[in-house]
Amino acid sequence: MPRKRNTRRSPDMPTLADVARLAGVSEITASRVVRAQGPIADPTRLRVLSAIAALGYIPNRAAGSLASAGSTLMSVLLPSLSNIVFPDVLRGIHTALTQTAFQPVIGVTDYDPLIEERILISFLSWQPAAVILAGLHHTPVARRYLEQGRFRVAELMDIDGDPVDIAVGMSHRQAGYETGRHLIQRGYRRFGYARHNILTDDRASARYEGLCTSLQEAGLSLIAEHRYPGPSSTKAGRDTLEILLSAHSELDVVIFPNDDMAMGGIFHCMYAGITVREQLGIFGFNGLDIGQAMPMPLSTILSKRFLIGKTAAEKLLESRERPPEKTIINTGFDIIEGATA
Amino acid sequence: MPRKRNTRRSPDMPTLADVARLAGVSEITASRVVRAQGPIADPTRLRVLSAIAALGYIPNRAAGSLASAGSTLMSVLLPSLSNIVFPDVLRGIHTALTQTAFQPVIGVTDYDPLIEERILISFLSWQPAAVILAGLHHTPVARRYLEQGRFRVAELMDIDGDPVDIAVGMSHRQAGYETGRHLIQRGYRRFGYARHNILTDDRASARYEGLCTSLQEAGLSLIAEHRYPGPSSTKAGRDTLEILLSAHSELDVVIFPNDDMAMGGIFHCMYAGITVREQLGIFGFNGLDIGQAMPMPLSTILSKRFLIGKTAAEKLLESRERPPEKTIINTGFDIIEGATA
DNA sequence: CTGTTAGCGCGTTCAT
DNA sequence: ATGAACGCGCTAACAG
Repeated sequence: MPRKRNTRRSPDMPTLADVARLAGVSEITASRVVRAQGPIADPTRLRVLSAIAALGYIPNRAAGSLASAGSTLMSVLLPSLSNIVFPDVLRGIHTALTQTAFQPVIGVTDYDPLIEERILISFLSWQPAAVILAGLHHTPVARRYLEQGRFRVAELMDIDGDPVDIAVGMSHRQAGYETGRHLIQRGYRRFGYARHNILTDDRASARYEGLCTSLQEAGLSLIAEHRYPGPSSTKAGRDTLEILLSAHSELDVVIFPNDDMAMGGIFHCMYAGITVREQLGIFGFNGLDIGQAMPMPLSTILSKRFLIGKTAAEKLLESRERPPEKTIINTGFDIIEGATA
Repeated sequence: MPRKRNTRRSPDMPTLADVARLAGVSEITASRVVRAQGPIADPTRLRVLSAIAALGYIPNRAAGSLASAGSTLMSVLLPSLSNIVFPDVLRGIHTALTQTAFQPVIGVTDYDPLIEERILISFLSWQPAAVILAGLHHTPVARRYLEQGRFRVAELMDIDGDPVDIAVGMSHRQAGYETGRHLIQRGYRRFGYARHNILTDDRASARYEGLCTSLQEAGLSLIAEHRYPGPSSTKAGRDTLEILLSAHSELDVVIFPNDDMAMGGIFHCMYAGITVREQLGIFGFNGLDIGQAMPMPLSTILSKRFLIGKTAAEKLLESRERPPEKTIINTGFDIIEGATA
């Protein structure tokens, strides 16, 4: 006895069979029209298209996915959405995916590799066409899934390491190094460093290490650093600078892990009557618009977040199969001289 | 002759049948264990779980979706990711969905109802359990799909209107109105208004109208307004204030559509040597952290973005079926007195 | 250029 | 507490 139609769906949601019937063609022909694939005679296509319009047909992607063992989803795993960096990356991804059939599915890992692993596995159950992650460090389990899967993989932000498939980003180590060189050249000698408590922000750590290296090479070292006991924020930057200066008034420049915190540093200087650049240099990272809109533009490094996201998504779409050799794309960075250091 | 196994999948991606075979149970029993549904004897469950672990089994959600005519996806359609407001909403949604089986799928509409309609239709092909959108204005076609669909719907940010199912947000009209009342009470009389070119930002328009109403009631009106010929940004705010003041130096307060632009206004004042609050009041909207971390905290209205997203997602999960009557949740707003107006 | 056939992997239904 | 059978809606493969 025929089972009754699944009760959970709308009573008369049309299927491809309905479209085919109305258009007087076979299902597969209708399917080909929907997917714009294969050769279809113009009159046939038009009949199918008008049947689709007449019925208000919406394809069922679950069925399509199942039949074709693939989907048009792109899994995107980001550490955070509070840090504007990642929405920027996401915008880039979105821009590349607009006008394609692909859709991003977002997961947020809170900078935790174990959460990343968990979300990755759950995303893989949708048979994504590609996976985008931040950074090159993943759990061994995650790394294994990434390597064995039949999907493209892009690892974003960082390029200092060995990617699974594609890496798009910049060398944060080098950015930190160049920061040090730049500030030394500008005459600064007594360096302070502000940090936050996101210990798994590998990029921030890499920049820190790069900076230390350049200081060492110049016979210098960090005089002081303070790790704010909370996540990055403008207020964190402001409070951290106050603490640093109260113990080390001799500092002539303080480097922040990002522009948000650096802005906080500037606000502290405004509050405390410290002349920025002359009395104290302030240096950030990211090159956010707001920092550049200040009367004294923030001295910082421009990271190309949008470009990273866009490039990665474009690259992933180039070929459905993972090529034999890995790709590393360096989007580079620019030092913004600014007026604060 | 049996067709060969789909060539696109990994050579030996285990299926539920493999798990069942290894555990010595039927597929449906294994399925019940995977979904933690129905009564299963403890020893049976353990055997299945260890088979899952041994094989590294990952469920195929496309198949599950197809069989059950439903998915664990939640479609989220946001106007923008550049405006920090929406990442904040997204964080709220994410927070509510963590520890549930649901996953958000993000689409970005660029404040364009037609793009919203297009993305909505494409999302519906995944049979989402719920759809989240911004605002109450959609195309007639989109509205029809939303009303007829077998999924929950939440419309966020605004509550001035008639929702399809659930609305979570605040009254922007009232926020604009209260802004006017507040500033009048503080003694301001000569009002200027800065705008941006996102004409379909209905919330900004509603605040503008509310403000005008309160001015009218006090026998006042806007002396000047300027629409910046580009999207909202800090620089847009800075440039807009400069233009406003060059033509209307008599203004004693300028209201901005958001904190980003208001910060730009403050930067212009810093640059031009204008004493904020005494010579010119500056008022924003959103209550971003950065504005509150300034030496003179920005006077603004705190919108509760995170709460809106979280509340909406939680509400959507309460029942899979759309209840007979609509729900409107007012998350309210707070006036932050600040030091700039 | 179009059609026939045969599943994709899972969950619902109903039976035991 | 567990299982058998069927089909969800679509597309790959091959034939014509």
